[in-house]
Amino acid sequence: MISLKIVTWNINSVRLRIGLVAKFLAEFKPDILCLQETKCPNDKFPEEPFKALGYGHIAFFGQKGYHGVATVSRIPIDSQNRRDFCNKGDARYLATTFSSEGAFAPVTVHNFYVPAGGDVPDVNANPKFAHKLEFIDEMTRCFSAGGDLATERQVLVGDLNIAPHQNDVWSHKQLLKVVSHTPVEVERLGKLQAAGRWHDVVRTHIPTDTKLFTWWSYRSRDWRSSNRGRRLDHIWASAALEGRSSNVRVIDAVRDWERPSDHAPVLAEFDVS
DNA sequence: ATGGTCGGCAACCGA
Repeated sequence: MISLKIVTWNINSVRLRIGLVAKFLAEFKPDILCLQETKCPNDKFPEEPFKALGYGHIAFFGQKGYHGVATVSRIPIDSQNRRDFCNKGDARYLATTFSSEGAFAPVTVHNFYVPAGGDVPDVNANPKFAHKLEFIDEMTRCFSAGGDLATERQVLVGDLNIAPHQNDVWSHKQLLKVVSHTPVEVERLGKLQAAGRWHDVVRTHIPTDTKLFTWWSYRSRDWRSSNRGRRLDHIWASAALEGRSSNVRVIDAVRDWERPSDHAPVLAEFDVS
């Protein structure tokens, strides 16, 4: 069996938290780490610390100040693909393909940072919310039958900034009008999932009757006791890989490390042999 | 009902 351990983590500045990332890699040893919100221009990406830890294969798509995604790996990156969704000049999507030099059939990992969407869930009053929905719709077109990103063995990870199920938020009722859990967003995400025939690998292993969060706001004194979280970070897989997934978990202990990101890493393992 | 905290980068924007 050849196993691929994949982690997605919104790091909220890769340069500020490079020490946390190093600690995480040493402890959990994923094969592939997908980061979002790197907030790091390409010419300033901290490649050396990753290389020193054995993660010598690095792809990044960043910009100054905001957004940015990166995928770092212990195994070679066969190819990579950046794309400017919604043509706004935002660095929010990076795909990488792996085969370990032919040891297994190619697997493509799509790493997304979907726009948060601002505060008001109204496309007319709030251009950021309109942008978020347009971004999801463009994803849907790309992964539909005949779409240019559809392949057979693929994983989609990232901060999708939507918590679809009732138990993906601390209070379904209180968050129905809060951006990230509104019915219009949940419906759009469902369309993307259906069009791309994606399987929510995390909910395959941790059923929807269980509360599960990956993000807790900085604006609370004690995030764990108040536990007002949301599941914004996701790992999806195509049918070919969903049945080969295991070891799925949210590593929430990391949210308690010193100067943490407000997001916790999400981990899944796939038998790719 | 409201405000609460971060990071980047140099006044606020985005989350």
